[in-house]
Amino acid sequence: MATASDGGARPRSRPAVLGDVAALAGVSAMTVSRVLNTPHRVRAETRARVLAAVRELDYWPNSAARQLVTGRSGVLGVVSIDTTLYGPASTLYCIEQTARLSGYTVSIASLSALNRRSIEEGVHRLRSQSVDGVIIVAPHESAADGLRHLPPDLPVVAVDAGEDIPVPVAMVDQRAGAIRATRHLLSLGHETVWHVGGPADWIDASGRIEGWRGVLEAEGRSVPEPLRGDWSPRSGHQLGRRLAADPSVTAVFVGNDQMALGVLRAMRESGRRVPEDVSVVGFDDIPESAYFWPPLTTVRQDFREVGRHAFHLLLDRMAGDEEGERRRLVEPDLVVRESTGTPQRP
Amino acid sequence: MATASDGGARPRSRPAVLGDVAALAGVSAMTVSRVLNTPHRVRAETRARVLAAVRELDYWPNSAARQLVTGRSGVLGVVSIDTTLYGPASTLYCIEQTARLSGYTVSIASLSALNRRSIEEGVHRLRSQSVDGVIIVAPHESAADGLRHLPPDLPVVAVDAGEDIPVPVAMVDQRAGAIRATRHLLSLGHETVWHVGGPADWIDASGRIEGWRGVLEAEGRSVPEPLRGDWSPRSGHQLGRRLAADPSVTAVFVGNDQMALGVLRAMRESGRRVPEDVSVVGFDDIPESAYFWPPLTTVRQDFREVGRHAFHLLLDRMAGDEEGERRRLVEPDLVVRESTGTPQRP
DNA sequence: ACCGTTCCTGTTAGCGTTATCGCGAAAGGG
DNA sequence: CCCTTTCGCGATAACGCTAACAGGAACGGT
Repeated sequence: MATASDGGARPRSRPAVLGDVAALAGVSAMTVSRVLNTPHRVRAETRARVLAAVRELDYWPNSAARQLVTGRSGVLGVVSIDTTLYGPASTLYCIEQTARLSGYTVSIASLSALNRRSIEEGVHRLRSQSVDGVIIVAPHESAADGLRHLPPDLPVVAVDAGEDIPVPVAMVDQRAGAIRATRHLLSLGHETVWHVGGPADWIDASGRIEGWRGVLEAEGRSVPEPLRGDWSPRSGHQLGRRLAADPSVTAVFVGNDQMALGVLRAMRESGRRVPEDVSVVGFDDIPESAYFWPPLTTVRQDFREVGRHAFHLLLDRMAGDEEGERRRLVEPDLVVRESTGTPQRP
Repeated sequence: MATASDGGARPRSRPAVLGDVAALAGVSAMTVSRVLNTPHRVRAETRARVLAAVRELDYWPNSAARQLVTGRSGVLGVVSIDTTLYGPASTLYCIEQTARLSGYTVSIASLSALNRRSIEEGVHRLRSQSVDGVIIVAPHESAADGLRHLPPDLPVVAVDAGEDIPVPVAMVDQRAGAIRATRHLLSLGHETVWHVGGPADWIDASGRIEGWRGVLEAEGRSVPEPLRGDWSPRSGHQLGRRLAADPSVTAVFVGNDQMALGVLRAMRESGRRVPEDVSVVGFDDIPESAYFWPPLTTVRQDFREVGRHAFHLLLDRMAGDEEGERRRLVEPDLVVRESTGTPQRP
C-alpha cells in the first residue's frame, strides 16, 4: 500500500479512494459510501467524522466505479446538427443549464451530415460512453428515419421532429408562429403574403409553410408559390431580388431572420422601401434583428423553454414512463418592429 | 446465467458482455479483450472467430469497466461561457469535430457567472466525471485567477487567455487583427480612428484596444478615448450615436460585428452616410456581416483553427509533455467590403 | 421479561474490463 | 539436436464502488 509508506496522508501521490477515507475515519468503506449517498442513514457523529476525513484527504468518488455497479452514469447525450446555428446553440445551452441543476453532465455529438446513418452513429458514440439518455436535435425530415431505428433500451427524446416518430418531442409550434406572422400582415391590409422558406427537408420550414398557406387559404387569398432558401443571408438576398422585381409583392414572410436580412437588402437595392412599399417579417428573433434596417418584425422562439421541456421529457423517459407525454409545444410570440406596415398604394 | 436460459442468444434481454462473446467464440475473455485492443497479437483465425461472435451478440464494451481499470475515459471536457455567442459556439463545435476524429467524446460545462469559483466548479464537475483533460473557453481577465488554481494533475489548456497563466493557450492574435483593421483605415486617408471596444474584462477586447492604440501611436496620430460596449447591437447603437454627433469622427473600428451593426444604424439615423462620411470596421465576420447595410468590412477569426489548436495542445498535455508549446496564435484576416472608404471632405 | 421494530454499521460478493504472469508450442541459432 | 526466444492464449487478480444481507444495540409495547 502506498498509504503505508506515505507516513500520514500529507504528500499524497495517488488520489484518495473510499478505503483511505474509511481507514482515516475508523469506519468501513460501506459507511463512507452511505454518508455520500444516503446521509440520513448514518448517525450524525459518524457522518461528521467521515466528512472530515473526506475533506482532509480531498476525496472524490470515482465515477467509473460507481457507474459500473449502479448502471447509471449521470451523463446525458445531445446529438445535434451544426451547433453554430442560433437555434441549436440556444437549445443546447439551455439543455445543459437545466441538466446541471438536476446533477447531470452533458456530452455532445455534432453531426456533419444528416441522415439515418449519421444519427445512428452519433447516438452510438454517446451510447458507448454509457450515457443515461439522449436528446436529438435534428430538425430534418431525413432524420425521422434515424429516429425510427434507435436502440430500444435507450431513453431518447427529440427536439423539432415530425409527427409520426416513436419518441417524445419538444419543439416550438412552428405553425402557430407562421399563422401569427401571416395574420399580422393581412391585418395590415395586404392582399396576400409571399413566403421565402427554408430548405425543403427541414421540419421547421415545412411547419412554417403550412401555417402560412393555411391562413391564406382560410382567408380566401391567392397563395403564391413559396420560394426556398437555405437559411443564409445570401439566399435571402437572391430570392429577395426576384420578389423585389415583382411590383405586386407587398408583404413577405421569411423563414428566418438571416434570410430576412438578405431580403431587406435586396429590397433596398431595388429601390423598394421597407415598410412603405414592402413589409417583411422574419422568424427566430436573433439578437441582431432589432438592429436591422429597419428593425425587423419577427417571430420569437423561446429555445430555452424548448431545452427545458426536452430535458424533462427525457427525465420521464429515464424514469421508465413509457406512457408519458409525447409532444410538448412551445408557443412563439410575434415581435412587431418597424419592417411591417400598411401598404401604400400609388 | 441468463445466457443459459436464453437458449441460444437470439432474444437477449441483458446486453452482451465480454464473457458472453468469449463463450460463444470458445476462447477466454482475455483473448476477446486482446482482439479489441491489440488485434495484431491474436492469430488471424482466432480473431475472425471472436469478431464474428462480437457481431452476432451485438457486443459493445462497457466504458465504465474499461475506464476503471485503464484510468482513461476517452472524454474531454470543455468549460465555456455562454455557448450561444458566435465565437464560443464555433470554437466548441470545432473542438468536438476534431476530438471525434481522435476517438474522444466531449462533455460540456457552460458557465453562467465568470469568476474563479465558477471556473473551479465547472472544471470540477467535469473532473468528477473523470474526463481525461479540459479545455477552458473563458476569455476574461477574471478567469485568469481560476486558471492559476487548477488541480495540478489534470491536463488543461485555455482558449483566449492572458499572457501570464500557467496553462497552454490557443487563440486568435487579436492585436494583429486590430492592427490590420486600423492600418486599413489609416491607409484610406483617415486622420485617426475611433474605437468601440468590448467590455473591460474581456481578453479579446483588451487585445484589440492594444493593437489599435499601438498603430495610432506608432503613426503619431491622436488617440481618442475608446468607448466600451457589451458586444450587443444595442450598446453599439448607443455608443454609435455619441460618435455620430461628433463631426470629426470619420473612421470607427468596432470590437465586434454585432456592435458594428448598431453603429451602422446609429450613423444612418443621424444622417451620416457609410462609407462616404464615416468608415466602419467590425471584428469576427459573422455570417450576417456580408449582408449588413452596407456590407461590413471586418476581421475574420478562424475559430475552427483555434479549436484544432486547442485540442492538439491538450493532446500533448495528456501525453505528458510538460514542456510542449505554450501558446499558439492564429492569424486573422481583414475582409474588405463596403463599409470603409476614403473620407470625403466637404 | 419477551418479542418485534427500528437504527446503525459491517461483511461479502460482485459490476465488466484489462495488467500481469505463466505456460506450452513453434521458431530460430549454434 | 539442444537451447533460447517469440508467439498465442489462459488463469488470476485487481480497479473502486455499492447491493444485499446480517447482526448487534436500543427502543417501545405487551
